[in-house]
Amino acid sequence: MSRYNAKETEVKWQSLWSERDVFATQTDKSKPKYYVLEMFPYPSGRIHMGHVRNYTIGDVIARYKRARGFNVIHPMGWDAFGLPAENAAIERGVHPGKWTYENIAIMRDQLKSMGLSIDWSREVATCHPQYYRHEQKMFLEFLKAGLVERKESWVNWDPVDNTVLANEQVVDGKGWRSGADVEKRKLSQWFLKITDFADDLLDGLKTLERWPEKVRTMQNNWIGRSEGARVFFKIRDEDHRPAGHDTLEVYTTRPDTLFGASFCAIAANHPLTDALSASNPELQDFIAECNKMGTSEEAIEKAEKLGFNTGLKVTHPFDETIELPVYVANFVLMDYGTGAIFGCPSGDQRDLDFARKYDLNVIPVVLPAGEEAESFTIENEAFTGDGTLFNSRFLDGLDVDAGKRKAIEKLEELGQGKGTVQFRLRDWGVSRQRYWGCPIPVIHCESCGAVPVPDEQLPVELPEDVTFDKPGNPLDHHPTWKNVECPSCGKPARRETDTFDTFMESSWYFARYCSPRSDQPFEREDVDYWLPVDQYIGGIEHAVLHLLYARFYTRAMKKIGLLSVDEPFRGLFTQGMICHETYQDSQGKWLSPDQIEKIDGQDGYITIDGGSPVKVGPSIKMSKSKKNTIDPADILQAYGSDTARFFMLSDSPPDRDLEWTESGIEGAWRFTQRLWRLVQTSLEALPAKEASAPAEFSEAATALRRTLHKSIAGMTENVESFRFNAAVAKIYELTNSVSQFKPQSDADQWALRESLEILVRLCGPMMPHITEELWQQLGNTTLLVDTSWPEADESLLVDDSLTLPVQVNGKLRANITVAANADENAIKTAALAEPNVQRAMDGKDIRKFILVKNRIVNIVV
RNA sequence: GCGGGCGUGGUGAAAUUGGUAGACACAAGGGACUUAAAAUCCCUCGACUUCGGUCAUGCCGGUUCAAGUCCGGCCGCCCGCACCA
Repeated sequence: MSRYNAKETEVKWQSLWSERDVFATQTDKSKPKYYVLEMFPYPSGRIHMGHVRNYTIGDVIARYKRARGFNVIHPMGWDAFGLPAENAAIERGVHPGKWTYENIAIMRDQLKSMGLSIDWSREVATCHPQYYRHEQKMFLEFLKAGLVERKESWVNWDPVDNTVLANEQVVDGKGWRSGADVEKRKLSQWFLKITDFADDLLDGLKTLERWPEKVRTMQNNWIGRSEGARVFFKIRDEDHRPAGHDTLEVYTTRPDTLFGASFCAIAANHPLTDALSASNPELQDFIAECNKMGTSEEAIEKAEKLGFNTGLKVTHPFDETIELPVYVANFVLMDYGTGAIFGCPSGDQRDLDFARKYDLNVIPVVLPAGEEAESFTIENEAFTGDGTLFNSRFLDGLDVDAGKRKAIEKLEELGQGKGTVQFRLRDWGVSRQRYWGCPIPVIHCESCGAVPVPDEQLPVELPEDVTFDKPGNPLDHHPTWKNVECPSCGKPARRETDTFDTFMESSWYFARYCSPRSDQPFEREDVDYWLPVDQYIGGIEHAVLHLLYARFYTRAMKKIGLLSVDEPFRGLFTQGMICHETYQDSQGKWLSPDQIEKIDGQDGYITIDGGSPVKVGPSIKMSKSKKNTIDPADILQAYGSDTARFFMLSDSPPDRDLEWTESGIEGAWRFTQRLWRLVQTSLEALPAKEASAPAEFSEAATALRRTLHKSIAGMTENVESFRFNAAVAKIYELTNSVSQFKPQSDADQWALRESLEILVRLCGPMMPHITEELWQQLGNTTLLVDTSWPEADESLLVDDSLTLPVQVNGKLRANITVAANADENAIKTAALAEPNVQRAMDGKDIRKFILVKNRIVNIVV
C-alpha cells in the first residue's frame, strides 16, 4: 500500500477544479446565496500563518455552505496600496507598482496551493486604475451629496511616515504603523463626514446580532455618544476681551451642577487662547508647554494639571452677579465638545484638584442620600454619584436626572444654552501625503478654489516616473504632473497631490467583487443579490478601523443611490492569532525555530550553529521582530495543504489564539495518513457503489451506523457554530470507530462503505484534496465538491437501550442499562437492584426519585 | 477610571436547556512488531486512597435532588477605550 502523496494529489485536484471552473459563481436569483469573505490581504511578499488560518476558516464555511446547496460567492483580491511598497522603493529602488504586482503573483500562487474554493475570476487589486477610478468617481459623488468637506484643522502627523493619520490610526499616541510619537499639525485636509451617520452607525450595531459582542462594544465606545448641553457664558471686560469673543461656549454632561461652577477652562489651542496669546508672551510660553506634552497614556498619567489664569471673567448663565475666572488648562481638549468646560469642583475629581491648586471655591450641589445639607462638606474627594440637588435655587430637591432636564429647560428659556448630543467620533480625514495611493481627483485653482476633476478626465492616474530620493510626497516633487489647467476657468492650476487613506479602498471592495469587471463601481442587480456579506472573517485589529469605515462607506454609497443595504457584513467572526515559543541566545538575541535543535534525550534546546544554550521564552504572537515565525510555504511543502488546514482547525477554538507546535502539525499529518490507510485497507472487500441497503444489520454494524449518524448531526452543529476544534474531535472519534470495525458479512461491508463515504464527505471542507481523491477511489464519478453535505438518519440518532447513571443524593453510584422505552418503574427497579445503590442508601427510605429522561437518575434518601 | 472577555489535568481543550467533569488530541510512561530505527498497533495516564471510597473546574458563600454551567462577594489574568468635561 502506498503512502499518501500529498503534493501530487493536491496539484492534481487543484488543476482539475480550475479546468472545470467549479468555483465560478453567477448572480442567480433562483438560488439562495451565501457570501463568504475573508479580509483581503496586503501583498507584503509572502503569506503568513495568520493568512493560512483566516483563509482556512473561510474556506471551510464556503465549502460547507456550498454542500448545503447555497450559491456561494467566495472571492479574493489585494489591498494593494500602502506604505510598505513605498518603503521598498526607497530602500531598494524598485517601483512600488512593480514591487506590489510581483508580490501579488507570489502570494496568489501560495493561496492557490492551499486549494481554496475561490472564484479567481473576481480577483481585484485596489492599486489598479480599473479599481480606483470608481473610488474617485464615488468621492466626487459624495462631494456633491455633501458628504465631503475640506477644512483646516489640527491633525495627527506621523513624523516617520511623513503623513497625516486618522484618529483611528493613532494608538496610544503613536502611529499605528510606524510607532512614532504623533505630532499635532494644522493642515487643510479632505474629510468624509462619518459624523453625519453617528447615530445611525450606533443604532445599526444593535442589528448586528452575528457580530462579536466585543467588537460592537468597541465601536459603541469609539462613537461615544453622550447627552448634555452647550452653555453660553458671556465674557466680561469688554475692553480686554479679544474682538469677536463675547461668548464662551462650553459643553457639559452635568448641567444640573451649574450652581457648583467656580471656573471655566479652555484648551491651549482654543481660538480664544489664540487671540489672547497674541499680546501675552507668558501665555505663549504656557501654550508651548502644553503642546510639548505627549498624548500617550503614560505622558497623560504623569502630567500635572496646569492652568493659566487669563484674567478674563465670564458671567454665570443663571445669575449675572456671579462671575467666574477663565483659565487655559492643559487637560482640556480642543477635539472634544467645544474645547471649553466649566469646572464644578464638588462633582468632579479633576476639577476639585484644580480648584485646590488654584484656590477656587468648592460648592457642593449634590447631596448623597443620608447626608444632612448643613453638615455635608467636600474635602479631597468629589462626589460624583446620584443624590438630591441643593444650593441650587430652582433645582433644589430634584435628583440628578430631573435636575439635568430642568437646567436644560431653563438654559433654553433664557437663551443661555441648548440641550445637545455629543459624539466622540470625529470626521474621517482621508488625505495622505504619500505616492502609493489613490489620487484625490481635485484641482486647486487660485480663483475657483477646489474644483472636481471633470468626468472625462477620470481616472486621475498615478504617474509612473517618480523618484523617492528626497523626503516628502513624490507626487509633490514630480516636475509636471501637478501642473494642470483649471477645468473651470482654464487658468494654470495645481493638481491635488495628496492621495486617499488606504482604508478607502477596503471600504467597498466587497461590493466590487459582485461585479468586478463592470465599468460602474458595481451593477445594481449584482449587489442587490449578493450583499450583504453573510460571513466576514478577519482579525480583531480592525474592530474600529476598517469595520467602522466600511459601515460608514456603505451608508454613503446608499445615500448616493448605488445600493440599498445599510450594513455590509451581516455576520462577523474574529479569529485568534497564531503564537509560537520564543528563543534567545545567551546575549539575548532572538533566535528563529530553525536556528535551534533539541538536546538529545533532554528537554531544552541548543543552537545548531555552535551548540550554545538557548533560553526558551513564552509563546507569543508570531512576529518577525521576535523571530518566532514559521513560514507557511515550508509547511505546505512538507505536509501539504490538507494537513496544514486540518491543524489550523484542530487544536483551539478559532476565536482563540492558536499555539503552533511541531508536534501539533505532526499529529495532523498522522491523521491524514491514517485516513488514507483506512480507505486503502477497506477498498478491496467493499460492495459495489450501487449495492442496495441490506434489510438487517449486525449489532456491531448498527452500533457503527449509530456513531456515524450521530457524528453527522454533531459535526453539522459544530461547523454551523464555528466550533471547528470540536468538529475535528468528532472526526477523530468517527475514524476510531470505523478503524475498529471488523466487517463479518456483506451487510457489514455495506455499512463500512456507508461510513467511509460519509467520513470522507464530512472531512471534505477541511481537507478538500485527499477527500476528493478518496471519493474517487470509492467509486464515485462525480466530484466531492459537487456532492451535498450528508444528512443524519433520525432513526439512528436514538438508541434501543441506554446507559443511565444512577446517583444517590447527587453522587454517582452505578450505571444501569435499560431499554430506551423503559418506563419509570422499570428504571426504578433496575436502579434499586444495584448493590452499590443499596449500600449508598444505607437502608433509608426514598424521599424523592428523580428521573431525567435519557440523562440521569437521582435517588434522594 | 469605564467597558468587554477569561480562569477546567503535564499541555491544547470538550462538556446541549443545570444532569456521569476531563470527550478528542498533544506530551509522557510501558508493551508488541523489527537485526535496529522509523512507521504502525495495544495498554496506562487529575490527586489521594485503608481499594470501600474521598477530594477535584481560581477563592468564599448561596439557590437546587443535582452547579464548570445560575446568583452574590472576592482574587488573578488578557483585551479595548480613556485628561471625553
